[in-house]
This record gives sequence, structure tokens and C-alpha cells, in this order.
Amino acid sequence: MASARERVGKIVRLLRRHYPQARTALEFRSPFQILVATILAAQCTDARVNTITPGLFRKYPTAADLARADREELEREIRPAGFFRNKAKSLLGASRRIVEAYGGAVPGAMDELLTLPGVARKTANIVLSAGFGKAEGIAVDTHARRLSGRLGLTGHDDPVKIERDLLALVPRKDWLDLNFLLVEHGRAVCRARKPRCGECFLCELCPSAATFLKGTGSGR
DNA sequence: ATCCCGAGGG
DNA sequence: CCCTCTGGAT
Repeated sequence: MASARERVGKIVRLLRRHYPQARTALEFRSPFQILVATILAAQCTDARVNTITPGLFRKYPTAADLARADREELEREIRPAGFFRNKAKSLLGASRRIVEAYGGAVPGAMDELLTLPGVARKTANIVLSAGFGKAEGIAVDTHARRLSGRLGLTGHDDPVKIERDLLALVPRKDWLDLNFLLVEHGRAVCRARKPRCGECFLCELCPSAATFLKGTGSGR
């Protein structure tokens, strides 16, 4: 019988093979830009975020610029991403603290990132991995959480416990990739509504696939 | 009509 | 633990 570790290892290998570009997609951005884009991405599609970030970064190239931004003007800029008041508050609060406590540079440690208003573990994990190329944890958003649940990666549903279990299950060298792979696969294939089990390369390893493959299409 | 790439607050 | 915040996709 394959151990949980072996099973997860197999899944990680398949994920990596199918999303070779997942990690590099954001590499050209600075930690500051990653932070901003990640905050904006909550409850919103990438495509929508991508329509506003160019103008945003032109207007506010650095944390210092953003820290000085007019709140209402900023809210207008990011409105299409939804939750614009909360997000403007987070962007302003975080950039101000970055200026005051970290000399204007986004901090590269988990405990420091967590002191930024609007930044919790998920966002911090993404900033660390996409912005700094290092992983101190594994970002568990709703996509990763759903994927983990369907694949039965861990016995838990709580994101904190999922992360803890994954960290114990996966070798450290894979943490970085997992931050992108779980989210990407959960978003693109293992979707909440109609999971695309028919085109999922993890199908044979997935205890939930049979449920969704019943009948003609999938889900519904 | 209902759900969602989070986080803060009661 | 519950609620709220937003616009877009389905």
C-alpha cells in the first residue's frame, strides 16, 4: 500500500509536469507588485486584476508612493476588483507600515509580513514564494483547500491544519511549487462548480472523481 | 440566484 | 462562530 507521502509525491510530480509555467508566471514582478496583486486578487479573477494593475503600478510604482495615495482616488482605481474599500484600506495600511517599519521595502519574512494590515497567512505565503522565491509555508486558499479535500490529501478541512499536514507530508524542496500548483489546479480544473474531471490528469488518484463523473457531463 | 483566489471584526 | 465587504462569472 502506498503511503500518504508517496501518494502526495506522485500528485506533486504530476502537477509540476502539467503546469511547468506556474511558478515563473509572476517572476518578473517585484515583491511590492506581488503583494498588491495578491491583495487585489481576493474574491476576484486574475483577468480582472490584470486590467487594473498596469495603471496602478504606473501611478504608484513603490510602497512609498502608495502610502501617500489619496484613499478615494485609490478606491476608484481598484474598484473593478471588488471589495474596493477593504482592499484600499489594506493597500494603504500595508504600504504605510512598509515605509515606517521596513524602510519602504516589502519585508521577506513570514512574521514581518503578518504584521502588515490586510495580510494573513495565505497572502504572506504567496508574497514569500512569488516575490522572494522562498517558501516558509504552503498557501491554502479556497482552491487549494477544495483540491486537498477532494484528493483526500489530509484528513482536515481547516486551512491551518491542511497546511500543517501538507508541510509534514511534502519535502521542503516542493513547498515553493505547491504554492502555485495547488491554487492553479484548483482554479483551472478542480473548480468548485463543475470540476473538469474528464480532463484531469489526477483522475486515477482522486477518490472524488467518480462522484463527479456520474451521468453525462460533470457535476451539476 | 448563487458562488467565489481573504481578512478583519463582532 | 458568525458576519461583512464587491463585482463578475456561471
